[in-house]
Amino acid sequence: MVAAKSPNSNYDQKNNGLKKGPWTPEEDQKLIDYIQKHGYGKWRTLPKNAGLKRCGKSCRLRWTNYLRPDIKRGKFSFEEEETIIQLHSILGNKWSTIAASLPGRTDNEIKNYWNTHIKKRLMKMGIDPVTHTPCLDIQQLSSIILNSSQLNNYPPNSIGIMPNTNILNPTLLSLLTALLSSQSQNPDFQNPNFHHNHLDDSNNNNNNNYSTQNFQLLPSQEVPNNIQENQIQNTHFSFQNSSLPNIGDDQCMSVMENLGNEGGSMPNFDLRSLFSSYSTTPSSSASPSTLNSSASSTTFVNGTNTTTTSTEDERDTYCSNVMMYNISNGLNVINESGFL
DNA sequence: AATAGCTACAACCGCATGCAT
DNA sequence: AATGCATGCGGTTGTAGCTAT
Repeated sequence: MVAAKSPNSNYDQKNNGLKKGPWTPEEDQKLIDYIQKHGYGKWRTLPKNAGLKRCGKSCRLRWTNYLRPDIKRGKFSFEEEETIIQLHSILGNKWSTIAASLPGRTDNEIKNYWNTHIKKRLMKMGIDPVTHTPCLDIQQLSSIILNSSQLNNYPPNSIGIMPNTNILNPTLLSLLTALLSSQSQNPDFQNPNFHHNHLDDSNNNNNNNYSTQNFQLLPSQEVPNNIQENQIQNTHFSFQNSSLPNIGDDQCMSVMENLGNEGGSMPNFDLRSLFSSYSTTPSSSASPSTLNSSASSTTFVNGTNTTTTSTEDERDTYCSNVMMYNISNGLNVINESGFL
């Protein structure tokens, strides 16, 4: 609560000496007493009748946002926060509409909580709070790929197939770039239930069957060895999602130039490193810190859900869910021999 | 201990909307 | 249809309290 200033300060001289600024306990009590006796409404005449030197607007705001008896105080629960995030992804800054789904919470309170907590958390996790999609830019993508290349000691300018290794397919590069540019265009992403749906799907997955399932980015600790052995080395990537836009050569070139490859030659690339770089690389490394919140680790696993242990962890699964969606819907990983 | 910087949130402001006249 | 008033809404600001140095 904001402490009141001295009683006689902060009067609005151009508005009949009406007071502005923080409310005193005495003013609060006058307003409460009046409304308990006469009800609220007719805000213009209310302050005069209640003996308050305030404008009606100020009285209404004080009542609806603070003094109303049904106001719910205290920290937002995880469920409330998730509701806010989901509704915001559909409604945008329609705070009053969002507030209608959260009994006891005011639009002002939700708006403040969004701006001071949720928005910052999403940004920290690399999620655009406006579009609710990951906001990797081309430089960050380049950093991931370069980091992967360095981790595997690949020659930075090498091109083509590296036998018995996991090599960046130009299609993959295109796909990753296309993913970034298509995130805001996918209508499914706007579905308020999709996060839960995907969690449910994950729970139903058979973890041992890598052949047909989509791969997902989930919070985890390690990359299972069997993924390396069974899946990644003999993996064919293809566009399975027709909603992905085609991207031009200049965009691929842009990525490769960021890798320091003059003329855009393709570096060798380990897919497993790409994903594990999200999870295991310290924030001081070349991997994008924007995706690595301190409480969230994300790695390349197949179809497993995650168990969270703390509130922060629980909240960070939102980011994970976003990544899960984009990867699983954009990358359809099919077990085939012959990658390139 | 002092203080600069940061965070959280109550309150304000201007505009939009709905309704009565 | 035009006007004015009451109320609602969303963006922004001001400031108390907290934290780091």
